[in-house]
Amino acid sequence: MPPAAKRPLATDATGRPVRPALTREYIVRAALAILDRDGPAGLSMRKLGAELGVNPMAFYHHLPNKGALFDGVIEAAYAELDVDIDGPDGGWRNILAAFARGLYDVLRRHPHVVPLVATRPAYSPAVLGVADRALGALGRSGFADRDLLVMVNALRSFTIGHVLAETGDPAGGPVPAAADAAVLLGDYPNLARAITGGHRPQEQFEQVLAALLDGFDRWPRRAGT
Amino acid sequence: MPPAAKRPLATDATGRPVRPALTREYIVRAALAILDRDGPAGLSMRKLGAELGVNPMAFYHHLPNKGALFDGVIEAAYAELDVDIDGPDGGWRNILAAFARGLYDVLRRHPHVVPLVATRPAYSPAVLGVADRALGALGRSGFADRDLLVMVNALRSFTIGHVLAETGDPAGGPVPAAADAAVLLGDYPNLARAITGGHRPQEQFEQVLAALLDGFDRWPRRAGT
DNA sequence: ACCTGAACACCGTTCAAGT
DNA sequence: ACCTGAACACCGTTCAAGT
Repeated sequence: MPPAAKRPLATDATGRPVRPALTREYIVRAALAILDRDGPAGLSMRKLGAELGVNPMAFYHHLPNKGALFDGVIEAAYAELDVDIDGPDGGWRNILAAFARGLYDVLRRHPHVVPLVATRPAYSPAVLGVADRALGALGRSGFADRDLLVMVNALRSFTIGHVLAETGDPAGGPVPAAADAAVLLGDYPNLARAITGGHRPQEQFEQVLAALLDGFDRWPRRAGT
Repeated sequence: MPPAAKRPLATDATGRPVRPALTREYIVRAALAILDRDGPAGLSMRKLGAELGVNPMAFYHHLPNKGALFDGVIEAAYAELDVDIDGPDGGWRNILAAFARGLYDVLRRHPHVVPLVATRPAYSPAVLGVADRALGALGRSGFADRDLLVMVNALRSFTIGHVLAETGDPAGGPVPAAADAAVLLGDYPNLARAITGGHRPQEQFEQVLAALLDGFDRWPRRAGT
């Protein structure tokens, strides 16, 4: 990829770059910004150090290792996930749809973070808190707690899988950019026919989300709504 | 991780290690075996060279770079996906379920490959062929071609997302092994209640698979079955 | 307590050289 | 054509030293 004309991550009123105190919070936010801007190849401890004008080793006083940096980045991205749980219509269907759409939007805003959230478990209070409050709100639906958790996990898995296919970074370097045309070459007529008209990933996401919720609708529940 | 008592990948009748001719096929199979045995940290060009008794640079005569090696590994894993498309009951529901379960089984057999198939597009003839034949068989169902492709992609996304959560390698090194207990600490009562009784991922997979198919069942279709 | 500099043990890949 | 050896430009992380 091209050098990409880097601007400093923060400047003061006169345009001079400014470096706030080195904290876990500040390091993690800078890491997320770099990941968004340059992708995974741009986020090394050394490059992060250069960007922040600091010796790369300084980070190890605030984070045990690079994995912890990744977990912080995941946390920072999840912090943008603000699902309106007690909105005007608190029906289970709306709550689950809002959760799935909220996650979808956050992940599409940070495509380079998707492979991280897809594979690293997130135990930050923010994530656990949202999940817990959502389950509480969903309790009024009459579904069993176990089933509610299965629903949330299913929506999470599908959404992540979908965004990975849509925009995820290829693990282990860019793909050879081949064969894409082979599909259209007539060797696979059924595939070719089904693909005509483009992909429209967002429409497909909504279509499958509705199907999933329709499926959940048939699961057993107590008196509730 | 521990050194893990490595055996040679192939031996002759007397137990002496044997090295077949260096071909793309042989390199890729060895890479998959190492990935299965040692995980991603064990699969470097240098270690692969040591394992096969060959200079790491020799691989570059058969593969352009490590990304191509990964694509070969994906291909080798997908080759195990053998969905019985024209089985005794060729109804669309059975075909889609067989596809999802087949993919689920293959991925669980090669957990370290999951992050690769999740993020790198696979255009090998094997994959395209299966998809094309499946779409052909599903054509008798009366669903629109576009919708059939949406179904297959949805099952793929959900299955991959599910297996990632179940067994995937954390991208960027192992996770700090923390906080797991925090969930049970009573800070999140709804979560704690929903989790009691363990995870049983395979049951959840089947439960959600059924829900998805139930949802698809309501989509419009022509005369068909 | 917080940051630095040198060093260690790795990477993928290029390139010139050998057969 | 296929493989080798040395070299380049990187990594994450440890450790002793500075303030």
